Amino acid sequence: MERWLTKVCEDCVVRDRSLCGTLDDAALTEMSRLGRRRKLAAGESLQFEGDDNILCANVLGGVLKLSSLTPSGDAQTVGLLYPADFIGRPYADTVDHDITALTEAEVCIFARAPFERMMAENIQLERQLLERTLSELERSRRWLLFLGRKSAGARLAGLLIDIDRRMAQTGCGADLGVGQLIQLPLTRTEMADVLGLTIETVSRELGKLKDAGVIATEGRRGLRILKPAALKTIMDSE
Amino acid sequence: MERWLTKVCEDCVVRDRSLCGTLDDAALTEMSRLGRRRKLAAGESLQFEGDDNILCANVLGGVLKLSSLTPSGDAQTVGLLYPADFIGRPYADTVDHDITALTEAEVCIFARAPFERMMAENIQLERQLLERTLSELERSRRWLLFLGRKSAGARLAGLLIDIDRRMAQTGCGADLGVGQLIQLPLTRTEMADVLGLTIETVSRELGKLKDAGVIATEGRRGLRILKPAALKTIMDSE
DNA sequence: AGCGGACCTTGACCGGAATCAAGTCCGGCA
DNA sequence: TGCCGGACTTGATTCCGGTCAAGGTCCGCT
Repeated sequence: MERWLTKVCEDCVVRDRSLCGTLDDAALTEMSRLGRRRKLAAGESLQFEGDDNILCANVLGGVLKLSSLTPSGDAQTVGLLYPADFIGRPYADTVDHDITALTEAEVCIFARAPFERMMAENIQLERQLLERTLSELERSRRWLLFLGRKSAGARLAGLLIDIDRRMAQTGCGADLGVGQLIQLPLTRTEMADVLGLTIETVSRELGKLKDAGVIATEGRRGLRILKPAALKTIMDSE
Repeated sequence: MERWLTKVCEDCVVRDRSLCGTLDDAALTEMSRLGRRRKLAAGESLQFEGDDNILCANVLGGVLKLSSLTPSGDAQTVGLLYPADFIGRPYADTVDHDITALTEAEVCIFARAPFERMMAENIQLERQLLERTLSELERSRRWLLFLGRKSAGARLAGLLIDIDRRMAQTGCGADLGVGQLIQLPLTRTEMADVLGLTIETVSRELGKLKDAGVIATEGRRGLRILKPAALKTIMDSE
């Protein structure tokens, strides 16, 4: 029995890249007893802003978004979550943002209370989460700079570069290398929500990049980055 | 000797609100041995983006900003730091952002290495920092929503409300209550850098708020919020 | 294969904030 | 007290991205 439960973690695809990566065998056995895997269909939400904060999770596969609705109604995506990323905010009473699967996704869910108990007992877990949170804060601040100061074209270039990097890192299907085919995890509308733009502007800017030969598209979600350097230049411009 | 060193923390104005608030006497004595107070003149920088990451600090008094320069040259402020806030990113090699005093300020500096050692030995310190970082991440994401989706007027209203709240909380001179005189810690240019706007737009929007009787100004930095509810409505609009 | 609907692209026009350009006000200092 | 310089305000104009409005394309489903 124990053996089988451990196996749940042992064959975990994000085993060594996730928060759990630093745990020893005993702690991992305990962890696997607490975790429950769950599949999410594209568009399905794991939680909503304002919910009681009862869970934490690791992303096993797929891409999810963190988003808020403004009082006036339209959406802003404030973060994207890839495999091995951590979901949740320990110690808080309520949930800050909606979490929604952009693609088909799988997560490993922990109830918050026992997860917090695990953190108290396994100091390296808390340490890992601190490092991750600090680096997530940095990512978020870098994105602030984009939304505050950059043109539509530069923002889009930044997003494409970020997606390319994350997809390659997390083995979401993309290989490294120029001109490789990537499957975008977002629709145009979802990109617009990340970038603080409208769908029409996203479409037009994608068109410009295509015309310039910087990227090529294949169907609605297929993308090839043909001139990474040019894309980077555009990202840094304005 | 020990006695005097302890006193440094004992009479600390942010003693119970800062990261150090949870430390017991022994740990606090150790902490006070590591910490060095430093005054900063308005405009003076504590560190620059790209520097070797050698320090952490607590803000004792004044207001500081966290900012980056875009490759194309103009500034974006990605965070404001008030008394009791923590400065720095443990475990990182390089500094992510410039840190500059907006007003005359005082900080309590720790060398990063011994600070990290303190965290390893005092688990509640790490726990505190984790909670603070999680809530800072949330603040940053909320701000993303503003920069992505809100009009100039709504952004400015949001900033004024935020400043009002923080100044009251941290006892930077402001009292609670409608119509109280607040000294703005930022110039128009600095506000523009926070809001992702130009100085002219900030000035015009301030003018509109004044004309509407929502706020009153007194000299360049004096501000009274006359209609907090109206200001909140403007913040939530658009 | 053909249909239907959601998703995406493209075009015309509009509006809010940026830019460019004078002034004006405050605050320090002689 | 008067002058100087930087910070701020105000006005005219421009332009990027939003809005409104048609189409077009992909893709799943029968």
